[in-house]
Amino acid sequence: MDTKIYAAKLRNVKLIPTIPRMAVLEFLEKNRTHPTAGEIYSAVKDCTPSLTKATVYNVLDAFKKVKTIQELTINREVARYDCNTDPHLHFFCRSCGNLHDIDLSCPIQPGEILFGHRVEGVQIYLYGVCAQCNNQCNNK
Amino acid sequence: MDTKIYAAKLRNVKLIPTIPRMAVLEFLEKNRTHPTAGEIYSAVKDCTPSLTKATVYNVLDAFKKVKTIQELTINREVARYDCNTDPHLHFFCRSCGNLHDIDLSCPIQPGEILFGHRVEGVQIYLYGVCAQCNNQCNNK
DNA sequence: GTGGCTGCAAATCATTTGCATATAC
DNA sequence: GTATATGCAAATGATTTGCAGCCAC
Repeated sequence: MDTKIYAAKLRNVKLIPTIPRMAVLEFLEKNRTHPTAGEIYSAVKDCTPSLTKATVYNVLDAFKKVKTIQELTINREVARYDCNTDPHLHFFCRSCGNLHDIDLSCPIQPGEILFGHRVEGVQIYLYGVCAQCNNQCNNK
Repeated sequence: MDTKIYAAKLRNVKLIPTIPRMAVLEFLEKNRTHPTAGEIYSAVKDCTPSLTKATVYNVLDAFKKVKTIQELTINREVARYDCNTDPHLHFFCRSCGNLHDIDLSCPIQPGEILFGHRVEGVQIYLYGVCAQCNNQCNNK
């Protein structure tokens, strides 16, 4: 783990660099698959055996607050985390279960006023069968 | 409760009309506030004392399958239910906690193919402070 | 009559909480 | 040295499950 880089990134957002924070940040930056808290925990625990899930949730909460990550609640079973905080769309494939990025910006942006409502955040979730699964078989 | 109307609506979607199904459907059609399963349970239990939450979930699952309702997972704590299944936007106010309809149709529609992905459903969630709360005080 | 639905109690599981210990500054 | 973060165990709470009895057809 390149401690210096991640320590500096954390200091930039006014977070004290700790081992769990650096490890989770590194994992998220290198794994753009929108992992769940459980997946993050399992992966990071290998290099940080004392890690607990509660700490993973603490770290993710801290990252959310400083907008280093965004939380995706595309299905209600489990939250997923994305270190790309530019507004973009997400596609959930019901066949393979993967969550894909869609490189379209959101037609509504934070800061807009819509019917008097002040928009601070936008999530656009698409559901269906992804390109790969469409090709592999004719999933209905 | 106008049993005949709701029984007919349920038969139209090939569901056996039962007391809990008719009661939940009536409640959802008359309360367009996107209630949670718990809110539906509390309200409907008054007229149907033997009702349980498990039955509410069963009924909601049946309605989802025949697309009589849509499930909204705008925050991960609890699902909300909407008997308006036309694609439209939802705005969650962090000040009052209400979930408002936004009368804009979705820019992406079910049936479209987007980067090869076959879109079957779309949810657009907006977060912020709603018009009412903006007026009442300068919530930051 | 029979299959599907309801009602009950217990289980599940992601997430949260309280608190003692450890760590960053 | 002090404030903050971690680690542990237990709690929370929405949702699910298994199953016996009931109802719609």
